[in-house]
Amino acid sequence: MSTRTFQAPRGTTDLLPDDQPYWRFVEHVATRAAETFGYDRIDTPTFEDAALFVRGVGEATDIVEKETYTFEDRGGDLLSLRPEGTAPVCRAYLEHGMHNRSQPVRLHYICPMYRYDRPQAGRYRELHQFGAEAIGDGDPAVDAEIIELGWSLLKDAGLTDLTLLLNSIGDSACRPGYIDALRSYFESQDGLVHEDCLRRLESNPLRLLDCKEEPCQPAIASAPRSVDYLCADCAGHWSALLGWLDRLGIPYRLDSRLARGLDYYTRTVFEIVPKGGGSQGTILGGGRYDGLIEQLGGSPTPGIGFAAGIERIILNLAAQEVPAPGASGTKVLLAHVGAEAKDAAFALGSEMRSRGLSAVLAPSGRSLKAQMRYASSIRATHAVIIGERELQSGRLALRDLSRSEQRELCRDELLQALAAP
RNA sequence: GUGAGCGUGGCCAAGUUUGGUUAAGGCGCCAGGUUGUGGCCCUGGAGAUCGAGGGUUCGAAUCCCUUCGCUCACCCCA
Repeated sequence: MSTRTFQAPRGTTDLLPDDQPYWRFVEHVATRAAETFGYDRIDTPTFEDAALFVRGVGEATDIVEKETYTFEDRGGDLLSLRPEGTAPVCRAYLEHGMHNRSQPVRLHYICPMYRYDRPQAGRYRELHQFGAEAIGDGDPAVDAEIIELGWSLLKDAGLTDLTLLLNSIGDSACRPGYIDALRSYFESQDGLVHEDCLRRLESNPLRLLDCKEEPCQPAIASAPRSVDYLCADCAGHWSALLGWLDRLGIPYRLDSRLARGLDYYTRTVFEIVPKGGGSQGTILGGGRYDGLIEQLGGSPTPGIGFAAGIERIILNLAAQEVPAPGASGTKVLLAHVGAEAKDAAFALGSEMRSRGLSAVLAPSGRSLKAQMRYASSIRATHAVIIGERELQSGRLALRDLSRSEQRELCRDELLQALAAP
């Protein structure tokens, strides 16, 4: 009789015990950075009304068009597993009347996202993002603040050789003019033969700038730049932002091709990429979304935020050979020889745990040597040895495994010694 | 959605071009290395119907077909 076996669904991954140190570390660093900047934590549901993302992210975006996990529940509601974090946070902002709080409202989250696309290096169907959003303040200093938060959290994580890419794509006042200019420019280019690009020329000229095909490069290189078409308000915002960033000492590279694939972005857009580049290079990306809250039924409210891919941060940490922080703390292995000793060890372990000590009973039926090997393999810091001798004398052997020192203590002394590090 | 590469014990993997006795090796696991003690070292052991199905052949991990899975890249994004 053959039984089928199972494996994790495509694009998902198990985070095994050995993977955990990196994850704990990155989560800790990100959370601490957010708190330092005054961004409170928010958690939103894993799934939302499917229409939220259609309205918020944009119907024609790849994310909504072909990457959401959308399903009908038993009651007939159309739901989507959340593909990104900004729209849900804005929904919560509106739903809970956060516009009545003092503005801006600063929030951060760290949670899984779901996108149905073909997995590859640094790309997953279930991915984890840390995100931060500042809603309710259009001041360019907030743009700088949010960029500083993203920048410093990656620094704190230990990443080096990062590049901040920056651009402004204008707002509803000036972007149409720019797009017209872009379109007529590309229409005048004979060198532009790439098929996808011709199609994008109609649907989304902004993203044409992102094309990597060789034949398109000359035309793209000398294409009109959005920053040259900004209206007065956007231009003022843009130059103020650059001023703040200079003030912060954060280096940036202007990238007139940076467009980003979500429809809600206005004005400031940015990405942080590692030195090596790579195809899945972006480890953090975001921008301003001054129209989004209104799009979701609120009154006009500015906002800005970013999301960082935890998997990509860890991928780069590993690539840069940043060591994962090791676990610390006392961990006691209880070794026992004989049935009576096992009894005592079992009870002692329970007592230790109730006092907050990490205690593990050694596997039964093994030689003391094997039990001590086991202690090493589970990275125990201490071993308590109970055998006939100890049962008779009432004094237990406590071995410090890192120092290879051993002493004999009575039960209370032993508990005391372990409790005080 | 498109293209390429790869699937051998828990993990890494030789062998596949030139089909042929019991399918290397390493890590890990378990057990020993004397009398109750770890991390290193030494020895031994367990563990694989070579992704699955079919075909060719006296004989296939090795050749052919099908299928599933994984990876990488395009695209897009974190």
